[in-house]
Order: sequence, then structure tokens, then C-alpha cells
Amino acid sequence: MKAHVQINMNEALFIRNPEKSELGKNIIQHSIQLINKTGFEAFTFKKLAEDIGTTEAGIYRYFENKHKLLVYLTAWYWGWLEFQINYQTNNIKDPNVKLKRVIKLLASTVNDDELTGYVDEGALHQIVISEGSKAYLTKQVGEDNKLQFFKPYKDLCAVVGNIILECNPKYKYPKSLASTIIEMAHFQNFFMNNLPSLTDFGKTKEETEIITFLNDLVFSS
Amino acid sequence: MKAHVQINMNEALFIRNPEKSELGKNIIQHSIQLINKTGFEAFTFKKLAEDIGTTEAGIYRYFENKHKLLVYLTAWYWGWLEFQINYQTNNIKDPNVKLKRVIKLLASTVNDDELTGYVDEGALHQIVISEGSKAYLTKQVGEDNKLQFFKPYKDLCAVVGNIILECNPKYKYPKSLASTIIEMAHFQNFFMNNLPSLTDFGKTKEETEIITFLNDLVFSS
DNA sequence: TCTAACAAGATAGCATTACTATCATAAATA
DNA sequence: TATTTATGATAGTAATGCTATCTTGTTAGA
Repeated sequence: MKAHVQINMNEALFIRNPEKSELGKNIIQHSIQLINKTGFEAFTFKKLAEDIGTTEAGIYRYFENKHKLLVYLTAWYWGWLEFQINYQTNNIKDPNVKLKRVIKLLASTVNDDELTGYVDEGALHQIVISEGSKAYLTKQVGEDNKLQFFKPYKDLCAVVGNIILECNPKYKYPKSLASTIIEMAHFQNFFMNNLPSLTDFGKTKEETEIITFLNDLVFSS
Repeated sequence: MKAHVQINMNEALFIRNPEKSELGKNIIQHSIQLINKTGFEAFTFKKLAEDIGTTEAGIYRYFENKHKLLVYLTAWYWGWLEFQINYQTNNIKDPNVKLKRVIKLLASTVNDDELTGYVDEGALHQIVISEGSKAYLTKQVGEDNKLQFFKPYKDLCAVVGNIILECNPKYKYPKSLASTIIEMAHFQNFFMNNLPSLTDFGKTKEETEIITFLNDLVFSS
């Protein structure tokens, strides 16, 4: 029997837990595909319902609105990524090697994780790149934060920040550097593919170059 | 007579040039305040029209939709900032001093520029921090880019990238480092004020600390 | 096994958003 | 003076973002 990876989700993000029903899992699965395809602005619950073969009202029984769904998806992704990082670095002693490994995980294309059935991590990774910031770049960020919606993201930053401190206990800005590399792993990827002149990787479009850039940035600091 | 700073705007961003009429200037001025107050999602042309005392149709004669207006505002900001940077660094010889100056300009609260009448740069700076990324994080980024909507942003990155190269001609990632510091000047500010645990400045909330962080990041690279 | 609870489908409806169109009027210009 | 042009006033329409209700099928408890 295969191990089942279960991401612990904040209850306030949904009305009914989507993990616990077929319709719920369909909502997650199809919303990832649809957001990816149309972009978050053009994405509506009506289209999603049509896609799934249910009704708009059906979706609203799970999520209050599309913003909460986006926050759910990104939170799930950060939770999953932290698990990946812990899993893939837990036997590494050298903090420098560890940090390199983390950067690689942050900046690499994600392959679909078989252990998580209905979630397509590759597509979700694309959503986090293109739409992720919209989860917190809102006027309600304060309230959302009080409800702990961004805890998985903050936890991940804390994990990365601590590895940075292990590498250099005197470094003064571990948290800011952690959020910088996490954001930049995604932004440089977006720029490389969409606004290439903002990067130095526009020609090759190789994410290994992003990794090298981030390594250089981090290890000279 | 005072010099008049005029930012050269892409004609494809508007239907009628807002700089050339009272209503147009009102649209710019009031949209900056309203987007700042309500956030871009809740901002509508109807509310803006009520604010100004005109009609929705009146706004549509200037801008096709609110996305174009946002792109216009951010493009204006980048154009203005590049002018500021050129103006405030043109007599500096030492590229290191120059780069420090640029970082300071990028990460400091903007005071309203008297030379630009109807534009409140301070408020606009806040919009660029909170909403700026939404101008390009869309599905139409490719088309918008073909129409040169992001030229002012790219030009600014190029300017910063060149200063980086002056400091260290061997550095391999000047453009990526430039876009990183520009983005981070804004993101660290947003995080500091809204998700403070993602930064190391949450307690003091001093933007001087962001500047120190960015300087450290850049000059160790 | 009967029944209550619940999930989901079906349908309706409503306020707001995101526009487009038309007509009248006032101001600028030729 | 005639005419273009900008604005205001008003209307209308499709899509969006919900909420409500009613029904049916499924599940779980008594």
C-alpha cells in the first residue's frame, strides 16, 4: 500500500472540506486546470461548474468565493512543498548542501506527485507562479492573515530562513532572504517565459540558470 | 516658470489621452486615490465616475477597461522613476555610489512630486507596491508586451542592470539582479507592513532596513 | 428496516459589473 | 457662423457573483 500524503488545511478556507467527497476533489482538480488555462481573472465558478458537470451552487457549497479557492490552492501548494523539502533534505547534514537542494526544489518544474491523487502539482506550480501573489496582494490581506491563511507560506519561509541561519549564523536578514529566494524562484521563471528581457535567461529558457543565479545570490550573501 | 516633467506614454494604452483634458486628469488623479483606497479588485469605473462627478461612459472614452488603466498608471510610475533616477544620479561617477542611490530611490517612500500636477506619486507608489504585479501577471501578458506596455519597466531594469555591470563587469546576471531588487524593494515593503514575519523588519517597520538589506544583497553579489 | 440527515442537482432570481449605444448640449475651432 | 469635438444623460445588455428553495438520491443511525 502506498503512503498517502495529506496536507493539513485551514478549516476557515472552505465551507465544506473538498478532500472528503468526489465533488470536492473534482472542484480542486478541475479548478487547477481551468485557472491554469484561462487565468484567475477569467476563471468563474460557473465555468468550473460546467467543466465538472455540476452547478454553480454546488461549488459555492465548498468555497465562499474564488479568492478563498485560490488561497486554498496556494496554501496547499506551500504545505506540499514544505513536506517535499523536509522529506528530501532530512538526511543532509551540511546546511550549504541543504540550502542548494532547497533552491533547486523551489525553482524546478514540478513533476506530478503520484501520492496526491487528484492534485496535479505541475499545473499547480504554474498557478503559484502566475497567480500566487494575488492570494495576498489584496485589501483583505490583514484579515486573511489573522485567520492564518498564509501560515503554510510563512512556515516555509521560516524553514528556509533557518537553513540560511545554519549556513551563516551571523547573517542579519534570513527571513527577508528566504522570502526573496522563494518569490524570485517564481518571478524569474515568469519573467523568463513572458518578459525575457527582465532576466539573463531569456534565450536558453533553462530553469537551471535560475537555480545558478539564486545560488550565486544566496551564497555570496 | 517651473519645469514641467512630462512622461512619454504609449498611445495604445488609452483611447483618448488623459493628459490633454480636465476630465482626463481627473480620471488619473481620482483613480489613483480610489484604487489605493479600495484595492484594484473592488475598483470599478462606475465608482470612479461617481467620485469624479461624471458618468461611466465618460471614463470608457479614455480607457478601454480598468486593466489598461492600471497598466497606464504603473507605466507612468516606472517612467517617472527612471527620470528621477537619471536626474538624481547623473552627476555621480562612482557606480557603487550610484547603485546605492538607486536602491535608496527604489525602496524609499515617495514624496509627492510638485512638478507633476495631478499625479500623487506617494499614492501611486503604494499602488505599484500592492497592485503593480497584477499589471503583468495575466494571460494577456504576451500581447501586452508586444504592444510595448511594459517598456518603461524594462527600460528601468536595463538602466539598473547597466549600473550593476559598471560596478562589476564580470557579473553574470545583471538583468535578473536588477529585476530582483526592483521587485524586492516593493515586496519587502508590502511584507513588512502586511505579513511581517516574512521579513526581518517587522518590528521596526523602517524602510531604511529594506535599503540595508538590498545593499547587502547586491554588494555581496 | 425505517427514518432522519445530508449531499447534490435543478432552477430561479437579484444586484453589480463591464461594457456599448444613442442623443442632446456646450465649448472650442475653423 | 458652421462644425467638429468633448462631455453629460440615459438606456440597455450579457456576464458575474452571489443567495434561496425545492427535489432527489445516499448514507448512517435507531
